[in-house]
Amino acid sequence: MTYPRPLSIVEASGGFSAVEKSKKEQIYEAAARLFRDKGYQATSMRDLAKEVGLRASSLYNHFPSKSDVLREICTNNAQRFLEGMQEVEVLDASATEKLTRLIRLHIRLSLEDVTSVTAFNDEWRHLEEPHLSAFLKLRKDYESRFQTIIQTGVASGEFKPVNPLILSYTLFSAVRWLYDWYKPGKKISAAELEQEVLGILMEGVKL
Amino acid sequence: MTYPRPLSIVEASGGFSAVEKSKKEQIYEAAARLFRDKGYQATSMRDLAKEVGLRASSLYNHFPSKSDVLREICTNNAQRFLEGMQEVEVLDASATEKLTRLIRLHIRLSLEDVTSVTAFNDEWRHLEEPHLSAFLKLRKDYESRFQTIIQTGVASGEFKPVNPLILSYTLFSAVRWLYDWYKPGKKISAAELEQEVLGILMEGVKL
DNA sequence: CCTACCGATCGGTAGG
DNA sequence: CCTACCGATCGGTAGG
Repeated sequence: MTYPRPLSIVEASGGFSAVEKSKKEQIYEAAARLFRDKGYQATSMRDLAKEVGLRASSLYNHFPSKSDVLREICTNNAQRFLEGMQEVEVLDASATEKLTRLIRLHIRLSLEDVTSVTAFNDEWRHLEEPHLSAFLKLRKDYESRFQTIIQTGVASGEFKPVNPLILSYTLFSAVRWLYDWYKPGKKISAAELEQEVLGILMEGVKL
Repeated sequence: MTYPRPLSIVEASGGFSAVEKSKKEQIYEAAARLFRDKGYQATSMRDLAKEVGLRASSLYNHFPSKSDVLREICTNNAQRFLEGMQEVEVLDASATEKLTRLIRLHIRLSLEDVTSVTAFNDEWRHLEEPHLSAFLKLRKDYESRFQTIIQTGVASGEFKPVNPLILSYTLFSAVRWLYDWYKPGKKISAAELEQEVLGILMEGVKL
């Protein structure tokens, strides 16, 4: 018997209704969870297989290799951020408005898919070449575009004369705790969270 | 022949002048570097041994196990942060002054020992019990004391009515990019960096 | 501090 | 999708 080639998540979910998840999607989600909790290297294909009720060897009908699972997680999330950036860039809006939307984007994407954003953020260094270089290029592109928006705001006098590079990294990091923390007894709503974080970063702490 | 029991870094460096480093210190520093670059799991004892010009088995004359190397890195850094906290707490100063000093502490400790702070921040989850629980207890203690200072500032009207938990995590994270970035062509001085980051967090971005 | 070695586990393949 | 299996590598020990 022959088995079909692995499909991408997008292809695979195309033929199903929203409620049922393909085996490939189940593997993808279990992998994101395990990579977040234990790290990529500490997650074995046997761990992953057990999580979805298969034997390790059967995983290879869905993904060509372990590193390809990671690659798909990283690429998908890079795309999500880049699409959000694109939507913000085309707006006819002030730099303040754009930066606000970008911070909201980071918060929203993080809360929407906590596990996969964490894996994307922390485990990309285990990508193999040439995928590592391709990923870093996407990231660099995103960072540059982010910094351009900051620069515009500084030039127009909307922002303080900050170093765009430092500000961008500070903002990226400032929402990175969300996926470590925002999972169990979340006593606070996404909207409140956005309001708090935006307030801190845009207006500062001091009264 | 017998070999002496492993000494802690503090003991080991006591008998030497400042310039020469004990083998144990060399192993410790190489481990911090490898853990940061490749991660704990991806670093083998053979990698580590090669880095200091030994065979893997010889490492066990200095550390009882691989996980003990990580434990020492994590514990040492937790101590550094807790000592800094202690110094800030005993000050007769405003909450603004204390929070400023804490942010400076994070920046200074990060720049002082970039690799070991990174390993401490990113690899602690690979600690084995009971050391994992002990570490998390230290961290929880630090976080609580940090949040208490914020709460005091909110109560006294120095700070905006922020959620202390959210603010503390935002501040912790906001300086976490330093060790990923601040190593090679650092075109900016530590003092400038402090000024920029403090400005962003205390006064906000908007002019 | 080394050589030699151990059992366990890894990612992945063959073959059906 | 499974069983069976491979070579490589792992953390760690024995013994000197």
